[in-house]
Amino acid sequence: MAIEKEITIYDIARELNISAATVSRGLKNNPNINKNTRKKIADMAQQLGYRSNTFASSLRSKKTHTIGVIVPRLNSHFVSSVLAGMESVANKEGYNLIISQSLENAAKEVANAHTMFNKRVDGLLVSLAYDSQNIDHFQPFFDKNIPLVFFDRTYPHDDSTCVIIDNYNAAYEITKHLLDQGCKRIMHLAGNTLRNVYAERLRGYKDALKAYGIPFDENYLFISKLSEESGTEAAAYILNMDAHARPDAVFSANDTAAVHCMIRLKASGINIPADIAFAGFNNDPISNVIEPNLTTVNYSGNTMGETSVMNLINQIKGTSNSKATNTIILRAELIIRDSSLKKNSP
Amino acid sequence: MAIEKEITIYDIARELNISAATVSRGLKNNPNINKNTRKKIADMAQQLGYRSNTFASSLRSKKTHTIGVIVPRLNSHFVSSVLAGMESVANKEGYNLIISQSLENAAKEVANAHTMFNKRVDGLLVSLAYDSQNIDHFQPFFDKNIPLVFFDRTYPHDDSTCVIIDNYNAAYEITKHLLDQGCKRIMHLAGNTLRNVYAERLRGYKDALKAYGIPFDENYLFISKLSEESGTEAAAYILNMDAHARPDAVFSANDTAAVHCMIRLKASGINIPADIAFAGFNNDPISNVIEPNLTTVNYSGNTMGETSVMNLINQIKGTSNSKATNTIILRAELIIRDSSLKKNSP
DNA sequence: ATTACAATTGCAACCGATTGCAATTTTTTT
DNA sequence: AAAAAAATTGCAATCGGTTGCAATTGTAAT
Repeated sequence: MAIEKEITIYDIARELNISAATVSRGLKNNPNINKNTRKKIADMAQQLGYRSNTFASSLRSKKTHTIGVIVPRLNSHFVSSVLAGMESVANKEGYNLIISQSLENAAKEVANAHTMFNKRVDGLLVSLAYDSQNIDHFQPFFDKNIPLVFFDRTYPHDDSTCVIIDNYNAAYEITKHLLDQGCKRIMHLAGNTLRNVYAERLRGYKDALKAYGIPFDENYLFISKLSEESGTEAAAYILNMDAHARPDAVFSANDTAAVHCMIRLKASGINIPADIAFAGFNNDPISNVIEPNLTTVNYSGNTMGETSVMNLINQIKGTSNSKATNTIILRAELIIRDSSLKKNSP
Repeated sequence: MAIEKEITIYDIARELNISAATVSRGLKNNPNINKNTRKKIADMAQQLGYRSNTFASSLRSKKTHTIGVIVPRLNSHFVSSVLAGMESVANKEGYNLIISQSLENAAKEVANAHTMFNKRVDGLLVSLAYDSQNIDHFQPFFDKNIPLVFFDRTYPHDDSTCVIIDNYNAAYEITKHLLDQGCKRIMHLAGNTLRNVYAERLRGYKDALKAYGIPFDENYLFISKLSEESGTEAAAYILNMDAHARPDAVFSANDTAAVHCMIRLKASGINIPADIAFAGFNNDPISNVIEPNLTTVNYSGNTMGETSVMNLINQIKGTSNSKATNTIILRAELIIRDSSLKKNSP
């Protein structure tokens, strides 16, 4: 196995009897360089098997062509769709993704932010951890004018764009749907209201109740981490209530908690949707497996990933700046399935 | 917002009245440098807020501290667990991950391999696409002695380590379990046998049948992509068979196909497990949601990710080489749930 | 006190691409 | 044909660490 030397712009320059500067410019299609020369350079590069050395380039140009991504957890269906969308766009635009997870832990998120800063990413994409109280750890990015885009779990900030769905409206609609099914005692499984997504969903829920003249009742609010266990606990909480006080519907801020709450309730003989109707959020694969299938809100992680990274890259390139687009709201749709259809149920 | 200049080793050197070379060595704890000097350098670096410039370093040392990962798809529960495991170890060891997906498409995998090569990753972690016929596209890595570790969907190759589970044995055991339940006509939903995981699972299935004196029957083999749709199609195939010829058990090479096959069959009035017992593979979250809960094989994506990346990093550092450890087999366990328990079912 | 040897530190040449500015060539204008 | 303007191309410094080898300093042996 021959260890061949790496080809550099100097090799191309020598071969063509021109200067390395011209080759450098030619390779990036600088219009100052004659078209013919550019063609010759490209051909020779191809022929010699040249590959650009990113490090030399980054060293001089101070651009890393690397984007950092901090997500709460990698192993969720939604997050992996987002990443898939990001990856495809970033790749097409010539950027790398460095992905790290906060594991829903504020301290780890701080550490990740530091790491990203030290890796000198050109921009950062962030979805906040469950319990992050503030975004001070991103201050170095703001100070250095490194663009930062929040997606899904965002934080209001003047210097950065947020890519979200209209959580308020989606929650309002889904609650309204339950109300339209005749439900009067709708319970809400909420997440930490520090996070916009959960705060907004809660607000939409409350406002829908209000619109139907139903007072908000603390007893019908169950705040948790929305994990599988939380779902099971919520079920226990419900089963523990006086039978006549039990909710006749549950709107969960995610599908995981909804599904595991359903499983536990079903095991105790509760009929869904006849006794308790259910609605979730996210359209996870499990929502299509649970019986009855779960009514939920669908929104495309893929699109969110693509949009976020495209916006970030535009900011990096200076094509657009965040002052112009402060918030991007993506489409979300209500998917009605059997778990909430009281009227058709036996 | 002050735009401060980046601190370099030259700044540290000037401040301490020593040479940049000493600072460079001191920062990486080179034993040639006096302990006191090292301490002084470290303190000053800390004080000035120095952060090392990876590009200058990579340019000179020709090490990128970057590891490429090519996976079939990001949005699968198993894959995201693997990535989570890889990320935590890589991060701890000071390596970056560049992640890309082949989308189960051989051509895209080739493109990804090229990209990774051009990014000059120090090492590569690969799980093959559904239809990759060969691994010629990784030849440049072998030629340049860039370590390559295959995980899960592997390909036998002298120069690279494989991290897998004992698919043969797991399939053998799960088939045996079905046979022990009294099943005689066990159908197997298989994947592309180009992929070791599916070939091995098929082999385990066949051998278990043989051990019980049951001849292998082509009609009970359904090869597909193991997607949701494949599962539904498999169900249609089964429903289309003469009632008495229908399988009395199905062993699917993944949970997705198993679950969606079950859903379709249940909708047609088939009783599971009484009429047809089911077993899957992977222990996906859906396996715990489907009713009856799905018997399956559990193995830790996290561990597989951690193991793969650790092995790769050792190779990069030269601590170990692949000739020494050619294959690492991780533990897998049979999880028996109601979907396969004929004897206890009504 | 001298010499031998080890422990530290510094010199200076890289690594490969980028870029401001000057120099050269080509094209246009007069 | 000469001058002016525009289009190309090259020079050379620069980005910030890394590293072989030489130089210096410190320590131990004679």
